[in-house]
Amino acid sequence: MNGGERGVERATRPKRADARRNQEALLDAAAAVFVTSGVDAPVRAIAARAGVGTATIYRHFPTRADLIVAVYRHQVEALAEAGPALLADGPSPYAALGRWIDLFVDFLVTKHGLATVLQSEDDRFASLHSSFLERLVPVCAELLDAATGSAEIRSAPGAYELMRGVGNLCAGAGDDPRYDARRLVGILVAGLRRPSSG
Amino acid sequence: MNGGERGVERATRPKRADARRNQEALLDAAAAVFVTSGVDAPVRAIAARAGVGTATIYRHFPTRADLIVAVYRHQVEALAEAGPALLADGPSPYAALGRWIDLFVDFLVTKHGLATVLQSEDDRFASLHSSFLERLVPVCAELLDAATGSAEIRSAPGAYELMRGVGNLCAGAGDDPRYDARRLVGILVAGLRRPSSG
Amino acid sequence: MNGGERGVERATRPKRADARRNQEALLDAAAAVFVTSGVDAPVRAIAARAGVGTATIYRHFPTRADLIVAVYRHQVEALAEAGPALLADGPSPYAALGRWIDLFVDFLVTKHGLATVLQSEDDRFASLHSSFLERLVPVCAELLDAATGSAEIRSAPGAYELMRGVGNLCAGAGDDPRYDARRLVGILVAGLRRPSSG
Amino acid sequence: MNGGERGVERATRPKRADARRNQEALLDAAAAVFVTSGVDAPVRAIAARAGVGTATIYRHFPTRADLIVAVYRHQVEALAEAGPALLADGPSPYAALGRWIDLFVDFLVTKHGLATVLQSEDDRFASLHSSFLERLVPVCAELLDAATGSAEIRSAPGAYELMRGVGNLCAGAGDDPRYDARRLVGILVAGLRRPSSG
DNA sequence: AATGAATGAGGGTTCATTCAT
DNA sequence: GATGAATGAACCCTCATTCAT
Repeated sequence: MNGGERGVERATRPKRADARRNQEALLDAAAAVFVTSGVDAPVRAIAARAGVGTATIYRHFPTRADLIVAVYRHQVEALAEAGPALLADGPSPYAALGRWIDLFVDFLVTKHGLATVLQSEDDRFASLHSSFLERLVPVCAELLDAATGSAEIRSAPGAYELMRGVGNLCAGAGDDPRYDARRLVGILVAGLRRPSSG
Repeated sequence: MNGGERGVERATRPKRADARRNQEALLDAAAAVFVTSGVDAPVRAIAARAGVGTATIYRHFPTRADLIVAVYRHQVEALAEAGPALLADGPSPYAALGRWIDLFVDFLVTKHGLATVLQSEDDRFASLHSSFLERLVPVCAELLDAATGSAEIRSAPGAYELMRGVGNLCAGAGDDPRYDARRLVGILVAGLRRPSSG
Repeated sequence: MNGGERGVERATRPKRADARRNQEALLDAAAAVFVTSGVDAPVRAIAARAGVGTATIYRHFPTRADLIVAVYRHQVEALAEAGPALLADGPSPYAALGRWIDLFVDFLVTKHGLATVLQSEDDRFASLHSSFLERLVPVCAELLDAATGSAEIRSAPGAYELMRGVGNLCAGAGDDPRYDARRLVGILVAGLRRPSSG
Repeated sequence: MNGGERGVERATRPKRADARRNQEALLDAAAAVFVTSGVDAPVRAIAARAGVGTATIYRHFPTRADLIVAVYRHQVEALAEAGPALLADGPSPYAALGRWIDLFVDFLVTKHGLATVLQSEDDRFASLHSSFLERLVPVCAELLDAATGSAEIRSAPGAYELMRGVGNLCAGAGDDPRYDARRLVGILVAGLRRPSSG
């Protein structure tokens, strides 16, 4: 009565359809709550929004980082894939870098609190760093290398450092009208440029 | 109510010496705890470190912001006074700005978590913004204006924005060897520069 | 989200039996503690008595007033229903009023501190007034009206005032042998009577 | 140098003028605070109002009850003395009792929270009962006895009980427009009356 | 597999009371 | 004799996490 062949390998999916639906509801809810209350929102709030019990979240995502990773996986992947594409299409490596950083900023500023947690030293977020930064840092590094190779930029920071810097500039931006994260990032990117290029 | 003739002007502090000593112990303890646990450290931890009861902290510093302000007051003041001095002494306004930003970074990176709380939107820290930013933003603005006047920099961010940006770059720096806040700030400041000046 | 077909109508309580038992333990514990320590007893004391954690109380009864209301709900309801019954059965409206007031006194004197909190102006008990007084005042008013109609009583206080008065006479009665709340209430009710009736 | 003859009995008053002034300021302050915040007001509030340190209150009035007693001593005394006077002047013992109760009510309703603390079982207020009730109960008893003797009232409560009852009716009256303590006390006193007196 | 009730540690805050000056 | 700083127990409440159903 519990799926046909549970004898052989019960790893198959007798009711995975149900579980998957639940998981997606969870991701949607988490995404929504993250926007309004940040990625530190109480577990209860997310569970309530998804219409599930709190323990269900723990089953699917043992740690908060797991949840955050899952919520933003698609967007991180898209970002990672955009790097080579920009490099191939763009007028110059430096321009491609600039465009890519812009996309990164777009990602960060629309995720309330994500930038903050990305820079956290908290051990619980170790997997976040693994999933996000380890995926994106090489992409950024490739862009930086290309721009260095074309002599457009001078002594550059490491890709990790640059990304954390951009992340920090976007962190806690809130909606303070006196603070425009994009403008500062623009200045930072401008600061990479070889000064004599004018 | 304090004895008849308060002629010698010591009428107000018969025992304040004791209290003041205690207050200083409190400031030392808070400073120490802030370094290790950040400015959000539990009140109890600070009290324990200072060897006093928790209520003693509340007596001296009704709100957490009051305590933070007191802990860093001297350094903020020194920073504020350094601005005009650098402008007067330095080779150029832009150089003075760069130097002053360096001092600001020195201040931030040695205070664990201060940069983070400085950018907090939390209402409880309103007085922090008042005390710190309102004191420093005009100083920074003066430096920016001077650099603009000497045509050394191009379209600049507002002083508030620049300081928040620098603050963010320093926030959560931890001791990650892959992240050097000073270098990024240097790049940011470089990005202010008029590109053709090469 | 709770299984596919909720046809059998048991979909909402798979485990509520356990929770309900706990809730009742809580009500019993609260009632017991209220008797000994008054309705202002520390939450911890009630939790300890019930053998549960403090947060469990907050789950079931978000505010203290909610708990008090729950503890006494049954008795209040019985009291409310007794009014019309007494009026229908009794020899006269005034006699019914007297009997009903006796029941009210019975209720109050066995609940240590309840009378006190019922008269509290504290905003946190607003819902108490709603639940208790708003339920009972109309019943009392009906009895008063009937007695007025039968010319047994002279200028009467409002039902609210009378009930508060009775409540006050019962408040803080403790077990002082020199103070008999019932006797005083009897005198108060006698004072309502038309004097010429002798 | 410290008063003349401190050898013999040092109980004399070298600076009693100062102390007395202080004590009176304390009483005034306490009276004022009692009106606004009730007799449970924080010690600090009273000290602040009087412009003295908290410990000064403890010196003069070791317990809160001592302070309350002192604050209202004059009025209690006047009340006590009014009893025989009314009995001598009034048209009848029952009328005198009614008048005296009115005075008692006047006293209670103008002292925020006093009635409440008067009925408290709290051991800390034992001396309050001693000072106030032991002084007034005999006076009330005399009035009750006289009225009993003149056959104006029927089976009466004890003087203590009657006073506590009146006190309770006045307790927590607040400024609720739906509750008039005086009216209820009037009804209570009416209830004492011999019913056949028409 | 999902639920959501229970947990209990932990934080902020207040206030009566004591004690060194 | 007066001061007011220090104390620390006590309270309320929140939230991540576990566990019985």
